[in-house]
Amino acid sequence: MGRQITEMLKGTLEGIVLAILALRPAYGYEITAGLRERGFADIAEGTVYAVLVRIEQKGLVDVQKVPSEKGPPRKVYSLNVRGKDELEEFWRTWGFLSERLEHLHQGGK
Amino acid sequence: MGRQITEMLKGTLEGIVLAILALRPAYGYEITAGLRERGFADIAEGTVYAVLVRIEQKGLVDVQKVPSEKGPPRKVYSLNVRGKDELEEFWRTWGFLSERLEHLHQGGK
DNA sequence: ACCGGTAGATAGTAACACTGAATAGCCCGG
DNA sequence: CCGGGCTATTCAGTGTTACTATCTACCGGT
Repeated sequence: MGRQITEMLKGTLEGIVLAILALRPAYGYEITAGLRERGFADIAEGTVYAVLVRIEQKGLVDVQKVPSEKGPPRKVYSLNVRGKDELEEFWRTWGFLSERLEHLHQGGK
Repeated sequence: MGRQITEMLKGTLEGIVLAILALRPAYGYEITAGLRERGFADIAEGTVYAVLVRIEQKGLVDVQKVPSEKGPPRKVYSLNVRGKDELEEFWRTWGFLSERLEHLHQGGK
């Protein structure tokens, strides 16, 4: 899309993935598809997997390997308690930033 | 504040500074003060100067050195045409992301 | 002579998303 | 039976960004 959205996604993409996982557990390929459905059309697959590795290492998700009918086994990620806390914190931080930017957009001071 | 807001500011801080400059020309120290007034209490001065160097190199601002009554000379930045275009693009990108996140926050799919 | 407020610059670090490619399993058509 | 296409994951290398910490510089007051 452009370098602006790329930079904006830093700090939000992880939250977006957590929010998707909050709806229901999912595996990487599925999450990528979900992102495309939700308008994030050009987020590379590799990027999503990198996020998943990160949130797993942070202990925000539980992981379960599930055999697939078609293709290699899936790694199904589900949000755990720490992940839910992190997601709440994400929404708070987003709200903070969003509110201040809204002010700036409408007339500044 | 926390690492979350730090990461979210990547990609938005530059836009925020451009938005402040759109209100009226300003110099670094003044911009930092403006950020604090607007709730961005813990953005380091060094960070702001780095942004200013960047937007100057990108050619988004015009710069004028003005002697100060108190202290070393000020570098006054004013948004030029390219800067205004960039700012508009920033608001578009922000709107895009903001809208999608709003959807996710309210019920997801 | 010193300190606090004003004003700007910079080197080094860590986090993050992207690119591009590799690997691997499975199914179907020719 | 074999090669292309879909599913699914992984990884090395790159560039951008904000933060920390520190340094320089000018001025006024004590």
